[in-house]
Amino acid sequence: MPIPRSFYKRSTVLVARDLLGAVVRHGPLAGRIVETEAYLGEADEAAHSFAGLTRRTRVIFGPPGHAYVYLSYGLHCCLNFVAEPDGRPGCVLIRALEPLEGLDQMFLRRPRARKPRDLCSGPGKLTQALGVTLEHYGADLTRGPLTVEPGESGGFDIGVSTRIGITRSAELPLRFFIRDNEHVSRR
DNA sequence: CAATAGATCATCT
DNA sequence: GATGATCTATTGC
Repeated sequence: MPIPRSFYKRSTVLVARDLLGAVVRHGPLAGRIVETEAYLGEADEAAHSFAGLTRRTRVIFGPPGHAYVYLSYGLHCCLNFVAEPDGRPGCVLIRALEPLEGLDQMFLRRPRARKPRDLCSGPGKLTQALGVTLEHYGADLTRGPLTVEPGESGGFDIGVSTRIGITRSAELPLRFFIRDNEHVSRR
């Protein structure tokens, strides 16, 4: 059973932290979330939604529990989950997964990968490994084909740091990751 | 191992 | 016409 929409209808920071350990599934492909970043609606200049409501950011202002996918640097898709109640902006960037199921197919999608660690240890890598594209923009995470399932909660320490790869609002501690997990990006 | 350059395009001004 | 919430190969130590 996918995680219910009520899970996402909370503050973006809580959703980002609590997503650690949950499982992202796309058909036979699945991975455990080990690293996330929160992008807030207000007072966060790094968030795409900071620019206001546009065609690209419209889903971020919509109901929670949907996918926000965007193209990064013209090459990579990045996967986010929309949080906060309907009408309020906020989303969580999925930065890294621990591959669980369908490793064979992931290796086929990522020919350069040598080890399992190379498959999903970055926001652009995991979308390529899972086959997530711009077509998943707005997809309902409670229904599929892209879903999020509860994982084994607890049993790990949560680390907090500043976010990676941004210039504005760079000092905010909005990156969450599972401590000592080797699939976290930029180890 | 660290630093750097190049690829490449949807979106917004 | 400018701008990236990135990845990879390559260079140089």
